[in-house]
Amino acid sequence: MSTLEGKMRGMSLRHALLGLLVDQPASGYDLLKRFDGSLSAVWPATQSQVYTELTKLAGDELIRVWKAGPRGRKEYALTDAGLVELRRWLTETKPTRQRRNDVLLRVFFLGVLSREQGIDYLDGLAATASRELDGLHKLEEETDWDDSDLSVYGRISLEYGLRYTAMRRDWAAWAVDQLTDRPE
Amino acid sequence: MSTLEGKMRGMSLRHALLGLLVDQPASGYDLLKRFDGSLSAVWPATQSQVYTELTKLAGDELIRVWKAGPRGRKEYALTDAGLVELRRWLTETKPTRQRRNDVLLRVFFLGVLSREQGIDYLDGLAATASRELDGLHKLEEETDWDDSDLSVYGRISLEYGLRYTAMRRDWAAWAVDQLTDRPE
DNA sequence: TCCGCCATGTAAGCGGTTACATGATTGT
DNA sequence: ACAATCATGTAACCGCTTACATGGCGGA
Repeated sequence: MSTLEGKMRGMSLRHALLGLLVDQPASGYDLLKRFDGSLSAVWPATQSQVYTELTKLAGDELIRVWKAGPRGRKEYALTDAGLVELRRWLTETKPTRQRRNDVLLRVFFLGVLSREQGIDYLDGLAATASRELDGLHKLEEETDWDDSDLSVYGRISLEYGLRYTAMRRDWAAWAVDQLTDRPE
Repeated sequence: MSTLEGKMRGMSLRHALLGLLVDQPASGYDLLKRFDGSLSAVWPATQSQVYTELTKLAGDELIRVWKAGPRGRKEYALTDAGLVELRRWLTETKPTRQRRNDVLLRVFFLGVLSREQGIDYLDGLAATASRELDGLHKLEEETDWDDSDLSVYGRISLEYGLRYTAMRRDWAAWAVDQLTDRPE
């Protein structure tokens, strides 16, 4: 097998996959649906990427083929080494500082446009965030929250989304206000 | 020259460079310092990247060499086409939904660790955000805000940082609270 | 003279996106 | 029979990161 040492900077897709395999074995196809669902808000991944990474993970013996099914289906299960690696990632690697925000980059250069256009842009941001917030509130109501780990930490993640989105809405509205008061 | 049509999905580095060249001509070296400074919080870029992109931008005639200096220094200036492209990006392209948050991805899988370790992680996040917020407040105080575009929109960007960071701090503290109340 | 800064460029590798390609199985 | 879904894999391209490489100029 390959050394497993070496670079390994971000590599969070690996750990997302490992995390999803903790509870039960799953195929690439199964995992993909998880990425299209709840996880897409936090760590999107494409079909191509998932299958490629699963093969690499199996090569590194962090997961292994547990069961084969019809249509070439391969169910992967986490290995002991895989769980160790997941725990290592959670405890020993520090999160990479969140960067690269093209919304804010535009704000930086809004002076190139007219004051009115600048206000339009920020108004649009507020409206988008507002709509997004409605969706999250609906999601919160419609979900049955229990005491399972998934539920507890899922609820905490959702709360982040709620606060983050509300913050963006309020900030954009505040910015519009700042620009409206002031002469061109 | 090249077509300038075709893909062009994100490409925000281009527009960051165009934006920085609006006010005055600058060399790659000058621009790099801007990326290391105020812009690094919003759109980081490396030396390698900046020089490569400047060459491409010149090839597309969105910028042009304005003046040569000692040590092979090349000062670039925005062309009319460059300004048009910047405006187009600001008004006609919609921001890409902000995704991929490895902090939150970890939260998703915190159930793999003990309750205590989970609390430690979230406590760490709160502490980091708190420290970051101090820095931003200091920056706000130390800056002279006037009525220029750069100042107005710079202030709006900073406000985003302040609200975003405070939100993360409060959310993490709230999450710790949620976990502390509840049995393992 | 020599150190530090100014200044630019190239190459390798990686993760992510898009597109292409193929085929088996199930339900109607 | 046929469509929808299940299921996997590969190739090309792009932007970003890291590292390597080179050299001119100014001041102590």
